[in-house]
Amino acid sequence: MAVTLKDVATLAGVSVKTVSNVVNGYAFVKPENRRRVEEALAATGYRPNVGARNLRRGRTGFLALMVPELSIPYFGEMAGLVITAAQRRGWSVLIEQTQGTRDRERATVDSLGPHLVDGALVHPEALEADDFPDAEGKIPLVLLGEHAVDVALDRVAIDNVQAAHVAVSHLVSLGRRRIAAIGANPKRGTSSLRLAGYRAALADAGLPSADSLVEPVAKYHRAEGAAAMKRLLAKEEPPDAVFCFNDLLAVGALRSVAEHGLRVPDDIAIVGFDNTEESAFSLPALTTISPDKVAIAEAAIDLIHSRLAGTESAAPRSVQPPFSLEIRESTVVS
Amino acid sequence: MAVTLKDVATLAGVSVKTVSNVVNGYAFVKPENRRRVEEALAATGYRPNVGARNLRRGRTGFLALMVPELSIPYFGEMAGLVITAAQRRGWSVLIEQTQGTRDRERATVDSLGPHLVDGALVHPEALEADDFPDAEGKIPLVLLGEHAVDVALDRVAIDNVQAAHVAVSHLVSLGRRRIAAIGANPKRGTSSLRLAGYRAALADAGLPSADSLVEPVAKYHRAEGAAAMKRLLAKEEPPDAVFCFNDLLAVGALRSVAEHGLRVPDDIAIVGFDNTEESAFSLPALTTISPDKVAIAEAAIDLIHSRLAGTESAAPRSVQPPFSLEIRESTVVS
DNA sequence: GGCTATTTTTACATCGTTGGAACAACGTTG
DNA sequence: CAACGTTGTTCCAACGATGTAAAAATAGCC
Repeated sequence: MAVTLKDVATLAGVSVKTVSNVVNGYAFVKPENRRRVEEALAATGYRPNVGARNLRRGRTGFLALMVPELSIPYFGEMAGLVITAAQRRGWSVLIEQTQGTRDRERATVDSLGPHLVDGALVHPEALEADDFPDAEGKIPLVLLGEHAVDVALDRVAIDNVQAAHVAVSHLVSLGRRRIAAIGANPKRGTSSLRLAGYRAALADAGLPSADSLVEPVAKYHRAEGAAAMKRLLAKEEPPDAVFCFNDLLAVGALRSVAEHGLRVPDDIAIVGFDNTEESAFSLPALTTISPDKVAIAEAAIDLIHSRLAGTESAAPRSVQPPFSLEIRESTVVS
Repeated sequence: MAVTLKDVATLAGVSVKTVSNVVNGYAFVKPENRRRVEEALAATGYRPNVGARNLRRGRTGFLALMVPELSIPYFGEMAGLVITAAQRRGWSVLIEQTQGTRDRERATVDSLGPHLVDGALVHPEALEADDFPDAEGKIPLVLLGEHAVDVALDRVAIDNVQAAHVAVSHLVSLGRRRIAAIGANPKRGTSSLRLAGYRAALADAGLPSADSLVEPVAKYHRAEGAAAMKRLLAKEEPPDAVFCFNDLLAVGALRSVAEHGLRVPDDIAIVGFDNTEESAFSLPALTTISPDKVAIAEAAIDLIHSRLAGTESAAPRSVQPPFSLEIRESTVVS
């Protein structure tokens, strides 16, 4: 059986509360007793029962992170950074996967009671505003990622419109004129910001906004990117550049271009989004939007932290970490 | 404040225990009362306090998964599958990252008390046998992945020696004669099984086992694979094939071969290991060993489950899920 | 109706911990 | 030396749930 405070107390010959006081660093404990307790602690290898402690304190020591799929590199990388950032604040992270379906996202957000976790970072894909439970008696939530959900919650995301604008403007500056987009998802709000940035950049460059060059996808997976690229290449006037809404789509696109016998960037330039590690090693390496992922993870954890520490109802805050354009071989010949 | 059993009981006009009985599906509850309780449950939106329940039951409802880094695709994919498998048994998964350092691995394994989690799946990289705490009073541990650690614990891993043998034999069957290996790590036991399989396959083919073609790496990252490949290409007699101990190394190797102006598979054939999603989309797509990841995840969860259900000390079991060789463009021209 | 047998409900203790109040020991002070 | 403020310790209740056992309600039978 596990060692409890009581066992330690018996061994040290003091009360349970005194041991508790030592464990929790309470100042007024006689040195003699402190020493005895510490010896007993060491001898027994005592470890606090987190559940019981939190039952008493009303905290759980856990945070939840909700993502569509961990197997998507961006989420794997983000999860890793979130875990690291949370650890510094003493939190362990619990990961929930939703596959990006609205039902499972709703079920997850719903189930996040204050008993289970102290707070949650949610990366919704299909969630609508009224899927969120009333803030009443709920734990702090932080929204991550691109989303146009109109709900009063803290959020952390780079400026997706601006980032997409930068990406597309880069293609424009290289002289590309028929610039396609892969990743729009008209049914969901998810990709609307990147799409808006894409359109704005075309408009700013005086290029026609050709909806025939906007390819929707069901999921942000490599295979979807490849399929979308195939459709673009089959058109009468194929594009001379493609802005993909994430790196996976771009990797898929690269493959379709190669299979079609064309060259990147000579025939078609490609820009991705996320700067996943993979994108630096693809052949050719991807030019991509690089969000400051460390900053995102830390900002999210900080928001939860201050929400728990601070007053009940401060206004929702929105943090926009920086991003940059990582220029690589898929747009510029090295 | 959160709703407790007491609140529900008051509303339904019965005792706390009766509500508990309804919640837990106890048979002998008068239909009338059951109905009233269920209405009260619905009306209040009651959710059990997991911490309190587990305090009483002596279970936590959590499993830990220890991996080096989530940003490594193999671990991201595995973590996703483990979470899914655990969910079916009612467990939430807590992820700990160690960066593959022995200190952090030891600290993590050490901290996994029975209060925090019911069991743990650990994927060690540098851990030695005596780093494991005595089984005494400990939670069930399951070892995952390649490891030669000699400790009496349940484990789940494909037959790494055999898998490596299959990979290398495939290269032999294509007529390759100077077959290199990237990923050996002499300091750690981690890669010794794959190395053994590689050597055995060479021996079986009657090829000399050339240690000069065995390239060690510090981490299983793309950049390390690229660097190792560069070293191989700089040799007087470069290899005509390379067996990489994971897909990331292989992806890195692909890049170095390309930068060196050689072609895959014409000049150099490459085989990876893990069949990460990325490997199907690299250019060229990687031939790779494909472990049955779903089977690994489920076997691991099942082991924990039966260990908790069963008698205290059954002999450690070892499960070897199947694997296959996925043949793609990096070894065979399509 | 009275008695037993069965079903249903309740009160109580308990899991391991911590907050708060009560209490004991202590050196100071008037 | 009695009263006092400090300091250190203990006792008790509580967090929310469930197991146990006893109490209550109901049914069945002579």
